[in-house]
Amino acid sequence: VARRVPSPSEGPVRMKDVARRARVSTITVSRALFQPDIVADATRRRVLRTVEELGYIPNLVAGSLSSNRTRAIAAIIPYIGKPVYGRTIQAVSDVLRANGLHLLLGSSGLSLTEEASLIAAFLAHRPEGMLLHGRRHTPEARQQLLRASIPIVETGDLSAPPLDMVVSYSNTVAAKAMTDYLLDKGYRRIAFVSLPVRKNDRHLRRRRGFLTALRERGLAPDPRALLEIPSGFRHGAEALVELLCGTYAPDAVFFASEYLAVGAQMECLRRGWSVPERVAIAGFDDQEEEFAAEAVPPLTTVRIPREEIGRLAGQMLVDRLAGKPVEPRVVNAGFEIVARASA
Amino acid sequence: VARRVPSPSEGPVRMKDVARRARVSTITVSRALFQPDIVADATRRRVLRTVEELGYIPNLVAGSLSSNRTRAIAAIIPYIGKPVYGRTIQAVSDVLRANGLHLLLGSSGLSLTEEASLIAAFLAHRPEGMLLHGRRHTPEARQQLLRASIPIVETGDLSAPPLDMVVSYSNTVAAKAMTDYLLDKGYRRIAFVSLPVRKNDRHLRRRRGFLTALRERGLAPDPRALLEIPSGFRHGAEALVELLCGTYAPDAVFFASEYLAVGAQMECLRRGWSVPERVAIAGFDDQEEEFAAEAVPPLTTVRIPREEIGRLAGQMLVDRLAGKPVEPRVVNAGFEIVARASA
DNA sequence: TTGTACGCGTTATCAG
DNA sequence: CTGATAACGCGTACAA
Repeated sequence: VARRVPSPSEGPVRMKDVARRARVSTITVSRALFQPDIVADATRRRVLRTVEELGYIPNLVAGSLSSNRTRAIAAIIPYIGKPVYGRTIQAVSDVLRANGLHLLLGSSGLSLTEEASLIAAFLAHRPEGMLLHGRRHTPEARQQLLRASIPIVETGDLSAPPLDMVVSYSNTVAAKAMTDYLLDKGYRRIAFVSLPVRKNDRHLRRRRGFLTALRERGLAPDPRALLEIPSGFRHGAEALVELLCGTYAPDAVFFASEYLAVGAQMECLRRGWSVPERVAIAGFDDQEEEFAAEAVPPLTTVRIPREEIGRLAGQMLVDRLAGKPVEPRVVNAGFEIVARASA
Repeated sequence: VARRVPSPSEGPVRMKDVARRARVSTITVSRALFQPDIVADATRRRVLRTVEELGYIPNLVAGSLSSNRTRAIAAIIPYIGKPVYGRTIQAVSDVLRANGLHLLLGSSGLSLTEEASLIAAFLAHRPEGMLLHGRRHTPEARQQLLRASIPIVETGDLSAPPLDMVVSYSNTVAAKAMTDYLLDKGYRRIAFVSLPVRKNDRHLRRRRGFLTALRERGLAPDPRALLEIPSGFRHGAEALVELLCGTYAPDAVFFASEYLAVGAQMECLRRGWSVPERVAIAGFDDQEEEFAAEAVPPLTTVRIPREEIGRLAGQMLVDRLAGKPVEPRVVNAGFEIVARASA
């Protein structure tokens, strides 16, 4: 029983239509498009001309079902609009595109349950690989991911063994390096300002790095030197005032995010506090390429190679899909202490 | 009855496996999952329990082929990592997600041919709707889009009739409004700094708005007052110095992008030039929520409701897919002159 | 070099 | 409320 009454002139063009018009079989059309080498020159030209004439666009849905290859990679990041994640995904997207793969993108808002829900939804599309930000996932999500037996790349931190592959940097090591830098510069009363560490793994690890650096030098961390604040320029500014007007009176403040640091710098400009004389300021991560570099004064910060992380992550997926062995499965993209005028 | 306990080596679970185990047909499994209302309580519970047990994840590729519904929306934006686009796409993503749709995302880098190539590639996935940034597309792309007969939303500018639907703001009107604001404030020697207008339609339209405002007041635009520079804080800073040290000596500078304006402000801080006394500075678009607000001094700028644009665009696609009539097809999301201290 | 037969996993249709 | 059957449009395997 016919489901539809398709008239030849209506609806989307199918491979069958091209085949009929070019007087070949559908498989020849398929080959002319995707394995042109194995089709005779004249045939290929005739088929491709017909494809042009009819404006045929292959149906990847049908092709995927048949070949069991979807050419799709799923990615889930916390926020699409934040440059930290967006820049990484842009690089991933570029690598995938160059390799004929397409990007299915979703955002979790840093919620593990939302991530799990998205993972299930995306797996229904049968992606050939998956990219996740962060190392924490619900048990259900983990199980579904492993069961899918597709290559998976996690990003965000190097601290735990990966589901499959990881490309990232170590928040702890990077924060320790910055603290060492400040200590080497002679600062001794260093405060550390982060987002609430209970809710933010990365900031927790950065704080750990900070504390480790202090301990290694025999410096006891003062509770007054550890602040947890909400996100935003304004809160960075307020935190700085609170610290400088408080009893701890630090000579340097290490902010676990660049936005907070720049907010603090703006406050210094408003109040006429000189940086780094009155207080040195250091940040973490270049959210925008020129953001820290053009601040007044230019901000000393930890640069995380976001684009490089995305490129590596994308390439690892691509290589695995090509059957190449990918070693190591844990890739450290590193970081860089960018010493500028603020500290 | 044979009980099969799935082991990872047995490959993906199919609907058939669930059906066998639950002693129903595949169609009943399908209904239990997607039309639970029309299945008997006991049956539905039994099926869903089996789904859980086997960790079954429906195959949307097969479902799409059969039902001719992919649940996918394709979107192409210039850059994923830039907040202007990222914030819009985040909002789109949220709306789609809430409606069971998935996002296929690509970036064109502002190249029309790359956009056209991506459009063709994405159409192969048979998306149910398409979202494009910008109003210019190659003839081939236009033809393929129209032939696909799917709802299309364009964003970026309101100037031309849309392929299908548009949600945006008017660059010309917004820039004119800001210029009027500056004129009302008493500034008369206003310079306009943009990216190269040949390569950037939006900046071209903003400049038109600027010039229109001047003309309406009988002011003749001075060629020295129109600068075109590359992107980046640094170039905004250099442009400001060039203008103030040149022969035109403006009393106000309107930058066609916020980044340029903030770069100029930073230069003023470095040189000790007071804003707005020495020179007033105005920007265009809040790229980051707090960016302009926390600058020193706070930046007067045009706010474009990026999230709202994304929400509206997503909702228009959703409504059309639901068969609802969407009127009007041209939606003006408007803008807001945010008057702060810099001008 | 090209073609035939079949199956991919699901849903639409219609019968029970 | 449930099921048998036939598509959906293409690629794989094998044949010619």
